[in-house]
Amino acid sequence: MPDSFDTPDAARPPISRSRRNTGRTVLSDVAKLAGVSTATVSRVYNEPDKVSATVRERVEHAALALNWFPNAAGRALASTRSHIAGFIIPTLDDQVFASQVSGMQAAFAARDITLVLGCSNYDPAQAIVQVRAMLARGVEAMAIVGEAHPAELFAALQLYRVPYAVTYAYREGSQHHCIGFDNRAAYAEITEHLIGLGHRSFAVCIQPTRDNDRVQARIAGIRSALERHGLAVRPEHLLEGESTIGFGRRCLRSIWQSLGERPSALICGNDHIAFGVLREAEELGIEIPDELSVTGFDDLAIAKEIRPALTTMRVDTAEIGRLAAQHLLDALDGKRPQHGHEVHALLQVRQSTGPCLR
Amino acid sequence: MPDSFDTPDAARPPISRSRRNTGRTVLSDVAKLAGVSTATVSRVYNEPDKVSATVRERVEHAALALNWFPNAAGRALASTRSHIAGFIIPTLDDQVFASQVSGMQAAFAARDITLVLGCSNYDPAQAIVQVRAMLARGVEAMAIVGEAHPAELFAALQLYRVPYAVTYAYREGSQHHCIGFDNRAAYAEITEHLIGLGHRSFAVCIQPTRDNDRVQARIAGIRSALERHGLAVRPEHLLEGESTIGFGRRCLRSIWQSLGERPSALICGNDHIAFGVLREAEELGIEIPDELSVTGFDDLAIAKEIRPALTTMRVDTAEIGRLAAQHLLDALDGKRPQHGHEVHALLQVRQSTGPCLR
DNA sequence: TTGTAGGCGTTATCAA
DNA sequence: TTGATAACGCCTACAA
Repeated sequence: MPDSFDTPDAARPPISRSRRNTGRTVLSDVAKLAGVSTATVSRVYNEPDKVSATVRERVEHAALALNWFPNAAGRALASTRSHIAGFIIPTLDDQVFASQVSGMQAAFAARDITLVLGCSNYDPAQAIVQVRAMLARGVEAMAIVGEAHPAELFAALQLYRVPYAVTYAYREGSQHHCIGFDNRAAYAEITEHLIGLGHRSFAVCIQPTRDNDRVQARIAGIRSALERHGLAVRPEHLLEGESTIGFGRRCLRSIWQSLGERPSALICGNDHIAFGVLREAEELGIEIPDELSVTGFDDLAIAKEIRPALTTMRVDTAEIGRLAAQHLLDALDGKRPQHGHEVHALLQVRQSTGPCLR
Repeated sequence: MPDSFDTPDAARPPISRSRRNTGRTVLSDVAKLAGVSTATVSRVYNEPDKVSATVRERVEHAALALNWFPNAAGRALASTRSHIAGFIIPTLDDQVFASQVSGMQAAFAARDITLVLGCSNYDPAQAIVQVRAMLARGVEAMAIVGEAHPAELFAALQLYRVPYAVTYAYREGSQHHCIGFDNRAAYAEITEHLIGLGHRSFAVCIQPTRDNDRVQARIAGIRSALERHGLAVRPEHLLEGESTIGFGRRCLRSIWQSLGERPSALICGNDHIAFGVLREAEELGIEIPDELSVTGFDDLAIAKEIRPALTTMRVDTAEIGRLAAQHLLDALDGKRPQHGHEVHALLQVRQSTGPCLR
């Protein structure tokens, strides 16, 4: 500064008034040791090509010697890029979601983005809290399982211009970018499979429909397929409950004990429930599939091992996670926004379903 | 400032040279709208008691009106607290680890700490990379599954004074704070159970021992129990492989086909492997447990449902996650460092084990 | 290719 | 109880 008089600042003693000093090694220490400016050190890690080989080497050497690495908070603040993405799932206690996380995390990690997880426990209110927390963390992109969430949630994402994707569910005409499979079509396919075997009387044991678009779509798929053939599920044969073996057992018992016509086919919301049904059938002496055909969903590893082997559907959930990450990375790269990506659920016909012998 | 002359700063035109301006709502906007200083706004969210009720209300109102919430990066930088904890697990594709994450995440969330996950895929090199990434993120605490990691990994944690805990494995005399169960004792107990049933010839089908202290401890537990009774596992009866149904099947086939004495008891590294063994036994016409006793580990939901029901051990993995989080929170609160916390694996004796009929 | 310096959004120190 | 202001660690527009 060319001014001939001291500025007030310069007039003060060189010891600054209050220095917090965290004691950790920072970028400027590396710059000093390497004999370069802080800008150069930064470039070595962010735009390596713009630095000459010799200088780069000197800096890397200094960083190694001081055991320094860039601080993420400082980086995020200065660059307004957090290198964080978020994923909100109902729970980790279901393999179906855990593997989506797994696939997504790997894909993001390859691009140096940290995936932060939020579990909503199937509660819309918790989902909103999680989204807010992620926005506070400055997530650059978000994924969320399913689309049955408060409008407020998606509004917040749009307000802050965070690209997002809905996973696991895929629906034509959805407002959102979906990466998943068509739950409705999948259950319509299961239903058609059974109808094709001659079944006319159906029961359904499925997860709670509340706040769950996937489950609602599945039931809609069953109903639409039945309708096409002039059929329907009787109210007392549509049971909702937790996705456990125990629920499956209770379902079959109550269906078998109730008065009125017994179904010849039972569609389950997933393999766990179906396992329960098969086990209970064994104890009640119900022949599978001759007396009752049973279907699951997810194709867990044991599905093809149990006796009778379970007819079910397989979805590549890890692939869904990977594709969702890719979709979001493309969005971050400013690429054209595809509407989404549909993967397909594959029917695995095994021993638990057979012709209706009525 | 009481100086009578303009400082150089004030002399400059009011338009600063380069203003980046991210366009987002920031704390100072709230301060302006509420008619208070930035310090006061900060206090409202960090030390609410130090702010009068009226002012607090005005600030909260302004924040709501502007839809503002604190930016995590700025917060982390200024406070040198990231509100982030890290957890490194081998993989999410194993329920045993996923539920630890689940329990830990819930416990941390209650204290407003975000849990960041890292998957090592059972690779020590990846584990180190993950730890470095977490240190860069400024994790305040860390957990990691098992203690078979490069010394360098723990050294880094200590160098940066990050409190950490080892989960899933608990070992007397460990250098680290462990929250888990004693793998060695658990498998010794399984072995004693079988010895008590009269078995003298054992086979073991277990996960790869490489870089895996839990598996190594399990084998050590088996050996020590056998030794106490003057017994041992023959090398050709100790098989290592992936934890899948397929591996279990291959194991039994190869053991049954090989020459020499057949074992009367088969100890598996987990329930998946055991399921495979049971299935293959069914196909080979081997009577369980009369011809062969089989044990698993984990007590998956289906373990008690399959026929014969599987003798196995149950560990509350979600509880391990919760306890580990609590341990780390205590450390952050400066509480006395307990050495760790042992939970116990519980033997579930069912139909797949029985007296040796040789 | 390298350096200078201001700013990213918040908290913490000190003074009022 | 409240306000003014200097950090926190890094990035980046601009100048050299």
